[in-house]
Amino acid sequence: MAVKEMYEKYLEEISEVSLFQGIERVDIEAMLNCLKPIVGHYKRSDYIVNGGDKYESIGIVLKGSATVSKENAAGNRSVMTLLKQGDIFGEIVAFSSVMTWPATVQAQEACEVLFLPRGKIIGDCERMCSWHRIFIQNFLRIISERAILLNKKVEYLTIKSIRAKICAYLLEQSKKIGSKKIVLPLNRNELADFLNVSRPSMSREMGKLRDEGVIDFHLTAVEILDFQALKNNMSE
Amino acid sequence: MAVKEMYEKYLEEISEVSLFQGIERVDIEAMLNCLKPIVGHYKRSDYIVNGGDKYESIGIVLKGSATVSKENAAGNRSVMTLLKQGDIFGEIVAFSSVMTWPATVQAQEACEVLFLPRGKIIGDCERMCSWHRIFIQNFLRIISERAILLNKKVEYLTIKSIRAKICAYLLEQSKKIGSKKIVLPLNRNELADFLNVSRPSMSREMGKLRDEGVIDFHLTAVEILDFQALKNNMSE
DNA sequence: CATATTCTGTATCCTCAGATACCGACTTAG
DNA sequence: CTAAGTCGGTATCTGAGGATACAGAATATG
Repeated sequence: MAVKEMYEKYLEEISEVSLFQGIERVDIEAMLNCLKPIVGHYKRSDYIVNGGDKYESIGIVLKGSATVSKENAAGNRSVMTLLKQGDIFGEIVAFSSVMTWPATVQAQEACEVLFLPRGKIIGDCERMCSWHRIFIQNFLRIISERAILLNKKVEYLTIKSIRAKICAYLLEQSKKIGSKKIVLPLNRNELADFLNVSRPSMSREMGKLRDEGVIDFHLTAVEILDFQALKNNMSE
Repeated sequence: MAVKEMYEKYLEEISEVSLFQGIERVDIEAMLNCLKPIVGHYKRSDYIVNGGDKYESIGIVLKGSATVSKENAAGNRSVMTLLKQGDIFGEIVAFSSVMTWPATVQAQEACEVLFLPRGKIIGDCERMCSWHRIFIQNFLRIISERAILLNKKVEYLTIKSIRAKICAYLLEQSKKIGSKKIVLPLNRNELADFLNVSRPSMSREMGKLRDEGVIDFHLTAVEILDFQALKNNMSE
């Protein structure tokens, strides 16, 4: 069966994708037969989708990596995300009324991409196959978690001063792992980027916090010495 | 039938809620019997849910209005949204792995709130009732659109200079309605708030743009005179 | 119509944070 | 082992934008 073999080739990769989490291998095969996805092959720097093109399917990177970039009204293109194997793209637009791709996806290295047609996902098949419920549940989870992440990002971006951003970030990290001692998951550049400030300015402020005895740190290892001061600083 | 009558009272309000868009009145009744929601009554300034409490249900405001507020680690409470009749809350958390309410909801005036249990929404009933598909589709749409909105917000917040923010905003508005002449949907305070800058600073920058002949404006009426200049300014 | 209140533009002052440059500590490659 | 590259801390300089204040326009209220 040609179609089956077409997917069989990628079954290993597909079963790793978060969208298919909790679905049996046999069911995945059944799903693929039902969803009738298309597999696209791309060479390095090929365009996978173009911003503004008609949106029809959700994409899943089976092999390789790709960049998501967006062009603003002035024509400047900036990279927003790097997609790796197993990553999904276009999942937020799928269920909205948006009809075109909001961004461009370009192969960074040779890529294989699975496209699931937007319409087939909710399922027009009469019977609700058992896997279909899990599939939709996965979808809801993925989109929700994206929204939660964006919400968190908005919170950080809304904070005015660098000092307050750092304090908020450190408190949250510390709370998450439940310890005074934190190992930052980002290096200085990435952290500065995440908080949307310049690296030297951030370092300067961290230095001040250290001088004041609020925190201590060496590279990515940070220790909170004075929680109260940290809390006071994040408000204003 | 007591249960039916309990919902019947609110059927008018419920059928207006976006979550039930496209579902027949009779089907809504069937749904409610299946979902077994709870209706809560609250007096002004009652707490409807408390941040940190166990999350169990999605809330829908049937009557009245309520505020959504969040407390940061320093203990400062700030209002994030105002919920009005027909608005939904807690819909993003419902399908994530988050187990507690991320924010507090408090009645601003006497409120009636419908709670739909988180677990019942995907539906464990064997047959996929016809309305259930639409219901889930509505859910996906609502959450997706929230994510898109947040994404847009992040884009604006990430822009560094006030000038670039204003230019980006004006270009987008103009593009949306397809005209040089825009009537802003926000007053200065709200716009400054949305762009996360101070009002006088924003006014100052708008004044400069006017002096340069890029735009002209009077209160909320803005006209774009030089698109090219606007585009050049939003990049840097 | 008169008064009160909210909204907007503008000026002044001053601080926070960006840009840039440089150095020392590590890492990797040859 | 040397050279080149990356990463983090720090200093200096400068300017963008925040805070504050006030006055005139617009709107609401009696």
